[in-house]
Formats: sequence, structure tokens, C-alpha cells
Amino acid sequence: MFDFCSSMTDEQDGRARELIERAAAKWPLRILHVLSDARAPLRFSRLMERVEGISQKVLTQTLRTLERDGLVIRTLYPQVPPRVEYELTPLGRDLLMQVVSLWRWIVEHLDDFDACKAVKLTATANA
Amino acid sequence: MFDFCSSMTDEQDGRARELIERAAAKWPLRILHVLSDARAPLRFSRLMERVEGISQKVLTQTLRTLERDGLVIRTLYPQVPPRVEYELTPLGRDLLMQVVSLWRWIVEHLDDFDACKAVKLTATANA
DNA sequence: CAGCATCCCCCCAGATACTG
DNA sequence: CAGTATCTGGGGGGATGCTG
Repeated sequence: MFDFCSSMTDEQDGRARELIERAAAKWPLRILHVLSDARAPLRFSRLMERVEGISQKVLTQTLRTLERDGLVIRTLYPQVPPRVEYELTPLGRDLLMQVVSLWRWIVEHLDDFDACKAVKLTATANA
Repeated sequence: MFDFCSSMTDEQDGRARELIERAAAKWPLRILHVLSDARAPLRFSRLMERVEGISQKVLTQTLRTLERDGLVIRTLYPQVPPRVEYELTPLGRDLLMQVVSLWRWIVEHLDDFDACKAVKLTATANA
């Protein structure tokens, strides 16, 4: 089923794992989602407002990582007070679409997840 | 682009996020992968061997979570010494397939990720 | 064999304060 | 406005020892 794995080098495998892990984590996913919904570049403070519950430090850190990974573009307008805008790269948009399809699949199968737990509880009760 | 999001409740959204985050994390992903490759139930000690670098505590914890999420089945054979086998549920197999397709997409686009970084470095150099 | 219990450590999220 | 700098605590994770 995963024969394709043998056709990738360890390095490719490792990088892909890291990218999945980072993009699917809590804050990165929410930031990408917000940026996608906005359909326009967002300032740092707009992101702080829309990504509810994030701290300013973590927002900065996460944006830096997303930038390094090539998923987000940071544009600094040298003025006072400074203005910085963030937007998805085409690649970031594409990656998010892939993650979203996984997301959608999970939502559509939430009932199955519930069913699994129900079976397990029944089995436990009978044991 | 994400209009489907409006058709899901906050609870669905939250659960899907958690499931993505947990399934895409480092250890869970590797464990699911190993179980899938094995094509047969694996004992605890076999998993310890094949999931390189994992500690016994983390393996236990992760397996418990995967079990709770309905992705893995744990079977205890009451004998001395005890024998415990783990295998994917059909749902776990399906979910892994979804994650793997995302994985495959990333590997196929690793060059694009590199290109993104190259562009960024050039832009920085010109600035 | 397959774990649970315990101890320990380190990292990082989060809060607060400050700055160009 | 968009960050850095600094401090702190809580938790994840490693190592070790014990048990049914």
C-alpha cells in the first residue's frame, strides 16, 4: 500500500514528515486558515485578532516558521509606524488545500470515529 | 474556497482539528505507518523495535491515544508472559491513506518548497 | 513481556515589559 | 504597530526501577 515510500529517499521522507507535522499543528493551521479566508494580505494586528487565543510571541514565531517553510510571505513597509503584511504563497495555498481535503474527510467520517468508540466500549463492557 | 467550513459546527471543526493534529504528529504517524507496513498485528516489543527512537513510555501513551481515537485495536492475550498485539482499525487504515496522500503530495512538491526559499533568499540579498 | 510508577529535566508556551 | 527581551511554570519526554 505504501510502496511509494521506497521510491523516496530518507531525506525526502524526513522533510515531508516535518512539513506535515508543522503545517498540521494547531497554530500554523489556524493561521493558514485565517490568511486563506481573508483573501488579502493581513497585518500582524489583524492576525492577532482573528487567530483567537494566540499570544503575540507565538504568532511571531509561527509566522517565521511558515515563512521559512515557504508557505507565507512577509512584506515590511518601511514607514512609521511600521506596517507588515502577511499573505499565503501559492505553495502555501496549495498545501492548505491538501490539508483541508484531509480535514473535510475527517469531518465527513466523524460518525465513524464515534462508532469505533461505541464498539470499543461495548466490547469492554462484555469483557 | 473554504465555504464547507460554514457547514460544520464548531464542535465538528474542533474535533477534526484535534484528530488532524494528533494523527499528523511525529510518533502517531510513524506508528500508524509501521502498523500498516506490517500488514499483521504487531506485539508491543516489535513496535518498539520498528519505531526507531521511541521510548517505551511514549509508545504506550501514543498507542493509548490512537486506541481512544479509534485508529488502533489493542488485543490482550491473557497468558504468562502476557502477549499484546496492536493493529490498525479499518478507520485507522483509511485515515492513514488520507494522510499518506497528503504526504505524497508534499514529497512531489519538495522542489517547489526549495524554490520558495531560493526566491526568498534572492529577494533578501537584493534588499 | 508489557507495562506502570517515579524522578528529573528541559523546552517552550504564555505573560509581562520594553523599543524602533 | 510590530515586534524583541526576559522570566516563569507546566508538560512532554527520557531514564530507571518495579510488577503481574
